[in-house]
Amino acid sequence: MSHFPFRRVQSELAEMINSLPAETRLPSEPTLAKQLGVSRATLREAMRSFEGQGMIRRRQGVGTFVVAKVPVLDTGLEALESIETIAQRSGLTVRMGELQVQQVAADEGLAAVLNLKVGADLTRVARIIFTDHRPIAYLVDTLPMDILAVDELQSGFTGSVLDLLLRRGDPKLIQSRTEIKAIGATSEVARALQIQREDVLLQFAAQLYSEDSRVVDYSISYFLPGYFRFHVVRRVG
Amino acid sequence: MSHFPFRRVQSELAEMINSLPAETRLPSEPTLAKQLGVSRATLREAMRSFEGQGMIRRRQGVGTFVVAKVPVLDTGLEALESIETIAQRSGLTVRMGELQVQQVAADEGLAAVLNLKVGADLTRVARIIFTDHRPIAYLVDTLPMDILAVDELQSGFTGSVLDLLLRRGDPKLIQSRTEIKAIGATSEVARALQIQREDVLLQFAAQLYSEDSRVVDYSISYFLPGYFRFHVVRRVG
DNA sequence: GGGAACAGGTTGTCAGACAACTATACCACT
DNA sequence: AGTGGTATAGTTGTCTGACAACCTGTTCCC
Repeated sequence: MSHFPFRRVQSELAEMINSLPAETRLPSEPTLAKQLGVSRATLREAMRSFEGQGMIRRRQGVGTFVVAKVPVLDTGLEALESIETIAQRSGLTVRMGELQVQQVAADEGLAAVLNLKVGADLTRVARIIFTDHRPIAYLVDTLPMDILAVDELQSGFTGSVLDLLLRRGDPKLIQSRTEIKAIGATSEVARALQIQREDVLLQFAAQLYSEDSRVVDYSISYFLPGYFRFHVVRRVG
Repeated sequence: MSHFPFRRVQSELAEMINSLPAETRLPSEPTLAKQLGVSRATLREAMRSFEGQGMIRRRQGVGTFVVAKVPVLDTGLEALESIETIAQRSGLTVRMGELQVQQVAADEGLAAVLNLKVGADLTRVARIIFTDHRPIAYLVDTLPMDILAVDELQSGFTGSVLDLLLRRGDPKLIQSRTEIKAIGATSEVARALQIQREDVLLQFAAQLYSEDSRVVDYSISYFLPGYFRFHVVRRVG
């Protein structure tokens, strides 16, 4: 995470905005900038990004007002980022639930997506993402043991397998191929997300590729509707 | 729409960014600001909003780069193509159901996404896509009347609004921005797709942009699970 | 060949000034 | 007393200029 003042201000300001009721008028820009310890120009850059996300409404001569309170993660899908990173950028406070880490043997399905032999040793990492004590996403990563061993997760692991791999830089990641589905929740997922079986979920199933084209992670993410907005730009041929 | 320089620069810059290949390095901020006729500070505010959307990657001392935002998809989401083409690509023989064409007045929601005044005249085109006598997708396009008039659809229309616009070439289409959701079917959609209310559906809500940055079509597509596979390639920043 | 220093160029931030806009207070008129 | 017009204070929107921090490429020295 960058050390620039902008990043700090962006997240502090997002927290402030999210903590205020709709229609609250924020302090003036010069006042806010002083309070947050940055120049007004840097503050304005942060304001622009929140304005673009629909979190605030700004009126010249009047002031800046908090818009809506629906906490939503809004992101394009083109850049590969962890949900935690996206949440932080959006100023949404999320909390990792307790990790469930297991060693499993690859069945046919997992063997196929990870290009391994049936029976190969895998590390399976599952976790829930909460906001306001409410589970909003359930993430399950399954990786070859040589990429990530079970005991590797005991030392200060922060919860995001993708962030860990990106930070580690070995193997170097290049892209993921993500399949998008709408599903009804299975019992495992329903239990994790505290919803009913067959409730509607958006599911991403992603194969994460390293630079030498190896599949290093098979990640299934389940998202509760209303908390995430994902978009893609599609071009005319 | 505001008359502030920021808004103009934001849209001009977005066009520029969208027209460039991935990894292209943009001109320096001072150069760009001069070219676009604004101060560097205003340019930076626009840059911030694009950075937040994942459209650009900025590196201090290096420059600003276009992020690959064209998802290279197996099933046609990379390129803007009609659902009919995508269905064929997926190996499905599909049939168009009967068109439902109406003239409607823009409510606040439609006025907002189409950048029109509330009450503006719109053409609404709804149709179902069948395979093996089974409805598998329900598509609703809503367009400004001057883009597509109701009586324009009587002469040899094939069923796909997008194909019609592409073939016609006026206005010239450039891209769509598509938001992806999992929803439970509303009664209208459930009726069209012959499923239960609240059954799981994948929904794409797309704003279709012409070359001059006008939203020329708002298209909502509902997909029954199991008949389509949509992929997106997400790249490491 | 490798490392250090330097130059040139870029983004990141700051400070200050002024333009454009809005809300409120005050005054004059009916 | 009520209404309309104007002035003032305060706000966001934009511009300008300067400097910090960072990055890349080149040159020089060991």
